[in-house]
Amino acid sequence: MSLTVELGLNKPVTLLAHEALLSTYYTASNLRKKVEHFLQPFGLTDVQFNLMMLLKHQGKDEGLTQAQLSSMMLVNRANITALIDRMERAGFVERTSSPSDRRSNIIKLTASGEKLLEKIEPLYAKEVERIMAVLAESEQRILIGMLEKVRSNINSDGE
Amino acid sequence: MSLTVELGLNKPVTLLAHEALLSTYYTASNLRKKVEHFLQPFGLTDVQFNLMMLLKHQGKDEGLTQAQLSSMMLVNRANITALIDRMERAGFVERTSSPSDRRSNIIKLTASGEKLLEKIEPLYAKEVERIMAVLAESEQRILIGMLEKVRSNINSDGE
DNA sequence: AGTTAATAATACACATATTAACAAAAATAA
DNA sequence: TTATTTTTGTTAATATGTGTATTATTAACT
Repeated sequence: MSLTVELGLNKPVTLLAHEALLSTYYTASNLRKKVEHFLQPFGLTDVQFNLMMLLKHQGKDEGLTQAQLSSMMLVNRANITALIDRMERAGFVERTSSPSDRRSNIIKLTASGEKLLEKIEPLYAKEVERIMAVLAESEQRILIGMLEKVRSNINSDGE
Repeated sequence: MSLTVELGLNKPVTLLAHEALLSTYYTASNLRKKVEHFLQPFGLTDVQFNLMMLLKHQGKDEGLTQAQLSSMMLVNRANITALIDRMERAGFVERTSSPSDRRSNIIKLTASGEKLLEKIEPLYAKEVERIMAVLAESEQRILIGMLEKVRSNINSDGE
């Protein structure tokens, strides 16, 4: 179903490039809502789940600093503070001061956070694979490549 | 540049479908930030600009109700209230009661909002075309089609 | 007609995003 | 070493997103 129909527009989007941009926006938005809905029964938001995945797969046993998390999630450092606050309160992660750099906090999954993640991850993977299965693997690679090209061009000059 | 490098990950994303999902997320996020940056000098956020575009191209002279705007922007109706509040305060749009349905508000661009939009639109179109020009028109159509397939599959059963 | 359903906007509580300003600590330069 | 700059995390102000509850109005059903 076209964007025009999905959004109930009276007239189609005229500029092709703009339609491509809006398609990316709305697809990301739909994906996010679907993931939110999937995670709701577990008491997690998609941002929190994403952060926990990073801690597990990118942080290993050493954990990650808030600055590292900020970079990996493409959000401002200021955001991470309140996010970790909430997740610490919920018992999913813990803050420790870094011994090597007294400015930094080391964030790690708690045992309970790790356990929860282990329960969710296979279900999440299955759901993501189901959604993306409308595209063949070769198509998924093409999609990834095209989006990569778009990102590379965003800050190439216009800045 | 791959997602792994862009985000500073220690290990690549293993699941192809997940990489496709994350690519969509991060591309949308980058696009949004770029658009925000472009609109900043004009005192508009991307959401506000999007809403004004809808009023101009979809609303014609009759305007649009908040419910229509909500549907076209894929956001909750609750959101539109505060958004219109801010935009009304800034003088970009105006609220009128609908004569045919006393529950509804009709939202229209003000003269000054229309004037501002006319100044921004051609510059915006140029910028969007520049960004998307890394992809040939045929590729943009393929991208749009693939994203459409993904969206169509999001709520096909899993719900 | 009168009860019930659905719809439109709003208000509230909350999660997440931005920028800007700040303090503390570390890295770099002179 | 001392001075400057950069980095890290926090806070505050603001914009945007969610879901839920409430009120007003309209539509639908019996």
